[in-house]
Formats: sequence, structure tokens, C-alpha cells
Amino acid sequence: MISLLLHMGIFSKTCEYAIRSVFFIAHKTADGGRVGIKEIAKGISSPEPFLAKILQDLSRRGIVQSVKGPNGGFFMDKNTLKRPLADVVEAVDGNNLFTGCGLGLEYCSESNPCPLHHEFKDIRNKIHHMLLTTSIEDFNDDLNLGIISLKK
Amino acid sequence: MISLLLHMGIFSKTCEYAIRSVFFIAHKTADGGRVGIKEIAKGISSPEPFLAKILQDLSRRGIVQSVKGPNGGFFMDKNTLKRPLADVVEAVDGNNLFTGCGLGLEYCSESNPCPLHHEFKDIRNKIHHMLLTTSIEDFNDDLNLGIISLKK
DNA sequence: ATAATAAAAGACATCTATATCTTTTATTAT
DNA sequence: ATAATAAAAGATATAGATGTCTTTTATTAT
Repeated sequence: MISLLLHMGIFSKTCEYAIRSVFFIAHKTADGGRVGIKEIAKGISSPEPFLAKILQDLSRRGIVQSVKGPNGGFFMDKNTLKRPLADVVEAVDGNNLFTGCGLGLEYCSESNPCPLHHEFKDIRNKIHHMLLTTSIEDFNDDLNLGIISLKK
Repeated sequence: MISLLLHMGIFSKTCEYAIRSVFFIAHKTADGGRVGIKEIAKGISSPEPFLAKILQDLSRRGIVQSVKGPNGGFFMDKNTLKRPLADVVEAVDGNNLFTGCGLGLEYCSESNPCPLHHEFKDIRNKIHHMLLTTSIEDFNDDLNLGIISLKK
């Protein structure tokens, strides 16, 4: 392929870390308590300082909660746990994935569609639907049971 | 959203330009003839030198054909016109979009899936299917009629 | 053969996402 | 109050994607 393209998934790397971290925080703190940045970074195989920046931002946006000081750390309240994954993705990557043109054309819209507009609409809707029907806490049980993992 | 995120679509910008350019070349040269880089760049609203690099690469990979010199330019032979768009995307962005894990996890596979593996498989398959069933020449008529456009 | 043309190739520049490091602020326990 | 802890904030660094420029090579027309 052209250039190296180490990344190139659906989401940005920032967003991948964000999703994995909220899953991790949710399952670690569902029964109360808090979890520190070190443990989260280790638990999801992410660079700690970079993740710190991401969590700072998610905290500002109310996706995660945090307290400083001894026994401090990140956690999520009951309401947040029920929020759809779409909220996390939108906070990090914006809504371009759900609304933007697949070919990067500005004029493209329902009334003035690009060649692939309708095909892409299907796909975008499917992605959006998946993210709207998946909540942050949906994998707590599987994570507790060790059936799935968030580590590389 | 976090950072500025000017891009963040399904494809890289390089790939968007690549797709738009093959559509453009196809419809301009379907009846023979060649089209130069200047005209292509103008026709799809892309930076000319950057597009030149992309077309160089597509040419090396056999996605487009080219001849140098007076009356030279890019064109596509009959066989290439029938190739699926997936070939273009794979040449530029690789196959990560069709095969990679949505959460960026290396271990993730059918037998050892990540939390969203099955949901993502659906989406990836849908994208792949769309790109496999769309051929490069599919929009020639609409482009000739001016029903659709490749310009920003 | 020569000149003109247009793509190929290679070097270089810029910008953004990604990553790191240091200092500050808030909280807790003593 | 003080010290210890852990996140917040700000500054800085790196890598890769994106974009530009110059030189070379192939082709065509004269």
C-alpha cells in the first residue's frame, strides 16, 4: 500500500484507546472504587501519558469521572455506565464518521449525492446503530469472567 | 472532539483522491484517449503534485495506465475499468479496513475476539462487499450526464 | 537528431496525530 | 497544618500523512 499506514482503522488511535479505557474503567469500578491511570494504561496496553491526556479530555466532557489525591483515580457513575459507546466516539473523533462523505466531498448531501453516497449511508447508519445500541457497561461481565481482553 | 481532526473518514485522504481520480480517468478515457494530471487534479479538486504521487503509485500497481510525452497522460484499459473499487482501496490503504480489529487489538481474531469483534465483522463485510460490487466504470454514465460530480 | 511535452522519481517541507515530560492543583491521611 | 498521592494542565518531542518542488526519463512531433 501507499506510505506506511500503520494505523487506518475505522477509529483514530486516540479513539481506540478511549473506548478500551472506558470499558476497562467501567468493569473495574462498577461496584464502586476508583482505578488509577497506571493500572488502566497497563490493562489496555496504552502509553500512560498519552492515555492521561485522553482521560483528561473524557473527564472534561463528562464521559468519565475522577478524583485527585490518595485513593483517587477514575470511575464512572451509574448514568455514565449506561451511555452508548457512540457518545465516546463522538467526544473523541467527532461525528464525521456518522455524517461525512465517504469520498471527502463537501458538496455531497442527500439532495446532491456523490457517486457512493447511498452505499455509504447504509454503512454509516450501521456503524452508528451499533455504537448507539452498545453501552459502556455491556462487556463488564465478559471482562470479569476473562472471556474477553482489552490488552494488545 | 479531541484535537482538530480535520480528516477522520473511512478512508485516508490519499485514498479519497485515488478513488475520485480513477472515477475521473475512467469516464474521461472510456472511449480512448488520455487525460493529463492537470485536468484530473482540477476535475477532482485535489492538489496536483500530491495527486501526481498517488497516480505514480497506482500506475506502478497497474490500477491505471500512463504514457509520457506529448499527448501522453493517464488512461485505463478495458480490463482495469471492470476491476472493483476494492482493488483501489487495497492498493492505497491496505486491507486493514477489511481485516483489522475495530479496537486496534492485535490478538483479536475469530477464535479470540475482542468485545466488538462480531459487530465489526458485519460492518467490515458490508464495506468490503460494497467495494467489491462497485466497479471503477460504474459511474461513467452519471458523470457524463453531469448527474454526479467529483469536485469538492 | 532535436525540441517539446508529460509522467516518473527523488528530495524536501509542513501539518496533525501521537507520545512524552514537567509543573501545578486538588484531595486524603496523618 | 503537613506530607503524600494522583489527576490536571501546559510545554515539548516524534512520526506519519499530506503536500510541494526540482530533476530525470520516456515519448512524440518536427
